[in-house]
Amino acid sequence: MASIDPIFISSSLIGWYGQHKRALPWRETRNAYHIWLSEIILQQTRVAQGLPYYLRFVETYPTVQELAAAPEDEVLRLWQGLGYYSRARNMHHTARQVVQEHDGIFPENYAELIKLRGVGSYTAAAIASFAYQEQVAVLDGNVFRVLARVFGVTDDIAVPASRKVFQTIADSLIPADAPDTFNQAIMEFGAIQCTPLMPDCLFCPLQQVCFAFNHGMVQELPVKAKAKAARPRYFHYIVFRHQGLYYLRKRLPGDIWQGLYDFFLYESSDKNLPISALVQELQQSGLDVTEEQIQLPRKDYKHVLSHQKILARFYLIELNSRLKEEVMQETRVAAFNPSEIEDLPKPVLISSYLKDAGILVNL
DNA sequence: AAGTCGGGGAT
DNA sequence: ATCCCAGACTT
Repeated sequence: MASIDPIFISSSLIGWYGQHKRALPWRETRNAYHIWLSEIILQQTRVAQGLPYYLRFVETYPTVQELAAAPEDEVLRLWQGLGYYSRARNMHHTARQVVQEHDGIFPENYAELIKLRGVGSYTAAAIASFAYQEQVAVLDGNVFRVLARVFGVTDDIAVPASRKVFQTIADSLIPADAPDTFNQAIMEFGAIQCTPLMPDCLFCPLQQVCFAFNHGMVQELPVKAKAKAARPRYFHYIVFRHQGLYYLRKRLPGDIWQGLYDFFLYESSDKNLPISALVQELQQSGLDVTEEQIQLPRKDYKHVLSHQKILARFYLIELNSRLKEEVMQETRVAAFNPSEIEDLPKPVLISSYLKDAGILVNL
């Protein structure tokens, strides 16, 4: 398996990279803060999706001190739409830690970088190699795929134990004189040439040595266990409105969208919930609501996440008076005008509703 | 080792 | 529909 000359592989990838690499802003800097920012943003995120966020974050927070000084809601708002919001919270935490405990200087090697919250093995290797030219091989989805195909590795890449097989190969390939370029090259190669579907084997510089190509196994590699089906959830959002104010609440730990804002929520185990049953549930929550007050939803919203598919309905309730303080405490909602709502970090589902309902003009 | 955490783009 | 993306963290 490891009978292929590692120099041929690495030099081929680096040569290919010189010809095909995209011009990306985080490749033009050795600023560890900017490189760290880009790597957090790009976790499980395509370059095309992450790029505008990177530009926004660098512009809004040019230094780690400015990110550290920002309120969490503001950071989450800037992150809105990128998903996996723990990345933003961890990033914010790490910015504050770097400022307070490291005098604003990022750690300069893999062993120290990986101690930072939100920085795992991939990100530590990426920063260490890109910012400091440390010889540590990155392992991401692209690298798994390239190595599985070229070396014919059949271990399931979804299983954590398979990692060491790939790490051993990657470590054998990364050259001491260009660890950063090699890491960039193999990831870019996976993203552009050795793609999941329809890789461009015809013009591949590794065609002659590629196990998958020579054994007709390009479609079979890498091996990856299928994800289990997403579980359905049924959300019934109650949108209380009174004199142009809307009642929203910040989501708590233990579920999706922690730290983001949505409305009072009743979740049912069944897809369909009669309006009478919904009213009963609301009354049990201490909300003095009648069926007549409720404006029925105009449409259903389907919102698909990796492990959940959410069916959401939004019921607007025009209140005759403000929600009582006691009820607000109990339901943890607070009143906001549209301008304030615009500035709150919200799940895409909520933003979609706010736009459809004409509550927010912007997205 | 398995489960959880988003959203979007390509096919 | 299905796959997967410059993964990390918790249980």
